[in-house]
Amino acid sequence: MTDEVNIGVLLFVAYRAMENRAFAAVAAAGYEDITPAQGKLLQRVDEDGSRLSELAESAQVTKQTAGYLVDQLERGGYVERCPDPGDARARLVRLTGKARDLLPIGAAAVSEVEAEWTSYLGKRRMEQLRDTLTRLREITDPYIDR
Amino acid sequence: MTDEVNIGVLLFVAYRAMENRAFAAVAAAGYEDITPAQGKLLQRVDEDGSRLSELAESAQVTKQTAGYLVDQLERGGYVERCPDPGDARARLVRLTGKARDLLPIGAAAVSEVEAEWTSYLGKRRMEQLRDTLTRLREITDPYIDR
DNA sequence: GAAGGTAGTCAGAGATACTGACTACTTTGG
DNA sequence: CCAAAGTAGTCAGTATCTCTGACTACCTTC
Repeated sequence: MTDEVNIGVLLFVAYRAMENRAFAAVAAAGYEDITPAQGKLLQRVDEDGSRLSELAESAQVTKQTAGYLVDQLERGGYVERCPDPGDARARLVRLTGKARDLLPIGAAAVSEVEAEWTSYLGKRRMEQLRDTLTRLREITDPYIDR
Repeated sequence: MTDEVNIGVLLFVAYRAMENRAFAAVAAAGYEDITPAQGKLLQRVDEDGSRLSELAESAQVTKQTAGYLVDQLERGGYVERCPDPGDARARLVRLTGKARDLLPIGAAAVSEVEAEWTSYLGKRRMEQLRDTLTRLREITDPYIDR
């Protein structure tokens, strides 16, 4: 675990910086009741609605955890649960207008941070970084989908 | 927050893969009572002992949280608290023999994962990755120290 | 239409992290 | 030398996130 500068730590530091900026931007825009875990789930809700199990698998949490987070998002008015017309066991989690206002704010913050990184590293290095991480994902991500 | 393949997500996926492997190795070696948060703190304990406040700052948690985690590590026999000879307000958190056995196991797992990544990406790309992340750290890490 | 699988919830628990208030000790400035 | 201010750490209380296990309701298949 210790290794002069463990590459895991380096990955984490950059990741955390990105996440902090995105959440700060969302909070600054007045959406202060969104927590990181809720945000992660919210990003994964499909345009046409998602099932709880899909969200759970995609976010790599249990159905119970996903249900808990969706409860909170529902209370905050970011999603609603509708019956799934095709399967009476399931319910579809759908984005509300409030969520559709919020998501671009986070996305803009991410783009801003990426632009800063590109400016610091240079365009070529930034592209290499993205490319390398994308390749790495092939052997590190059990859920290549989104 | 959404951006085809957000670089934050890519960073996180690789980081999580590394962390999971390290903790799996530690647990497989029989240290099953160590949690990720405890592990993060444990890695930061200095050879000569660390103060709680130092650990808290380094791990970016409050003193209270650090104290709680050190309590658990102490109960598990991984660290001990001794009086600080230089300052009677403080106490030094020191690694025990058990922790000194454990830490190399985690480090070995990290090295193994790095070797796999190098083999998959090629030596040149792996070095570029480390180098780029190290540069990035200069603008993303408020605590460049360890 | 019975058997087994899938979607989701309920109940209970533990880990992680926070804020605020406090004690004990050290350092500093008059 | 001592009062004021600062630092180290703890205690109490709370919120968040996540889990396991057990359950109901519904669907699919033979």
